[in-house]
Amino acid sequence: MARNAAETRFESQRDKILKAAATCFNQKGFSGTSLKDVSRHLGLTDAALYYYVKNKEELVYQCYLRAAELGREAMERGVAEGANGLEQAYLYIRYHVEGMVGEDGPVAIMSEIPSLRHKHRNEILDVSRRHSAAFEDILRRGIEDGSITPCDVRMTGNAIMGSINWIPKWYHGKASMGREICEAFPSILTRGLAPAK
Amino acid sequence: MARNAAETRFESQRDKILKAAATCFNQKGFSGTSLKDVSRHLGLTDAALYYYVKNKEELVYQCYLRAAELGREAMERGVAEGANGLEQAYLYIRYHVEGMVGEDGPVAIMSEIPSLRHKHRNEILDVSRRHSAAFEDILRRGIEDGSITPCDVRMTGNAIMGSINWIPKWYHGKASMGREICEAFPSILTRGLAPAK
DNA sequence: CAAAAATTTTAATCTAGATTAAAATAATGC
DNA sequence: GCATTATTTTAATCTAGATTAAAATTTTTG
Repeated sequence: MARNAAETRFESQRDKILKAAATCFNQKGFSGTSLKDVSRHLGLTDAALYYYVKNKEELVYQCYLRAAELGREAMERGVAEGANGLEQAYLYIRYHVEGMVGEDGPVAIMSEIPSLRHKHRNEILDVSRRHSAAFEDILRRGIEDGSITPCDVRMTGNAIMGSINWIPKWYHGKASMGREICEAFPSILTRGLAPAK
Repeated sequence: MARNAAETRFESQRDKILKAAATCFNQKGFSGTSLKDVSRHLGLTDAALYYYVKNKEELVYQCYLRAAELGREAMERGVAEGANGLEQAYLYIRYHVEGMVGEDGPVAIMSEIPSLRHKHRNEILDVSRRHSAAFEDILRRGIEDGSITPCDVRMTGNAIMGSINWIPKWYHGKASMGREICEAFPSILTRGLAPAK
C-alpha cells in the first residue's frame, strides 16, 4: 500500500503550502492574499490547494497552529534548560527567534485572529493566551529568584512579544540578516530585565 | 458663505472616519474590513464614505499618513526636549505611545503597505524608513554621548519599533490600560539601553 | 505493464463587497 | 422661510476571488 509514502508526500506538500501561505499572509494579510497568490508560489493552481485544506479559513488556521506550536516548543525548551527566570526568558526568545528565521519559518503572524471562524478563533486565542501567560510566569519566576528586576509583568510581556511578533514584517528571508537577528534579539530583549547592579 | 463651517464639519467627520477605519483595519486588516464595517461604526452607509475619500485604498493611505504624522511629531518633540540620546529615546517613546492610546488614537498599524497603490506605497515606505532612520540616529547619538550602551542600532531599533507597532493589536481602548501602557512602556523599552553601571 | 489511488487542472458557478449615479434629506446663509 | 449647498441614502452595476465538480494527469503498487 502506498499509504505511508503517500502520506509523506502529502504532508510535505502541505507543509510547503503552509509556508507559502505564511509568507503571503504576512505580507498582505488574510483577506489580501488570494489563493492564487499562494498557489503561484508553488507552481500550482489555486484549486489544487483544496486537496490539502478544506477552505481558505482552514489554511490560516493551520498556519496559526503551526506558528503557535513553534512558540510553544521554544517556551518549553527555554523553561526546561534555563537555570533561573532570566535565563529561561533569554533561551525562550532565542529558540523562538531561531525558529522563525530558520528552517521552520516563515511563521505566520497571528494578526488576523478575528477573521477566523468562531471555533478556530477561540482555539487560537486560547493557545495565544496560554503562551503569554507562560511568559509572564517566567518573568514572575525571575523576579522571585532575583534574576529579573521587579516590573509590570503584563506590560513587559506585551512589549517583548510585540517585538518578536513584528519580526516577520521586516525580515524577508535574507540569511545574513537572519543570523543578525538571532545574534542580537535575545540579548536586546532581555538586557532590560536584569536588575541594575 | 458656509465654507469655513462646512470645512470644519467635513474635516471633523473625516477624522472620525479615519479613526473608525483605523480601528477596523487594526482588527481585521485592509482587505478584511469592508467599507460597511467602517461606516457601521459611525451610523452611516458605506456609500457615504465616498463623499470623504476617493476609494478604499485612499482610506488606508490617509490612515497611514495620520499614523506617520503622529510618530513623526513624537520623534521631533523627543529629539528637541531630550538632553542626550537616552532621554530623547525615552521621550520619543513616551510621546508616541501617549498619542496612540490617547485622544489621537487609535492609530492604524502600517501592516499592509503592500496593499497600497504604487505611488502611495512608495510614499509611506519613505516616511516609514525616515522614521526608523531618525530613531537609529537617536541611538547613535546616545552611544556617542555615553548615555546608551553600544549595540546593533538597526536591530535595537527594529525591536523597539516592533513593540510599539504591536500595541494596537492588544490594546482596545480601555482607559485604565491606556494609562498603564503610558506608565510602563517608555521605561521598559529604554531600560535595556543604559550602560551597565 | 495495468489497475487503482493520488494529485492537479479545467471550466463553471456564486457571492461579497467596491464603486457609482441619481434621488432624498439636512444644514446653512440670506 | 427660501434657495443653495452639503451630506447621506437608495438602488444598481461590476469584478475579483472563493469554491466545486468533473476530467485529466501523474504516481504507486502488485
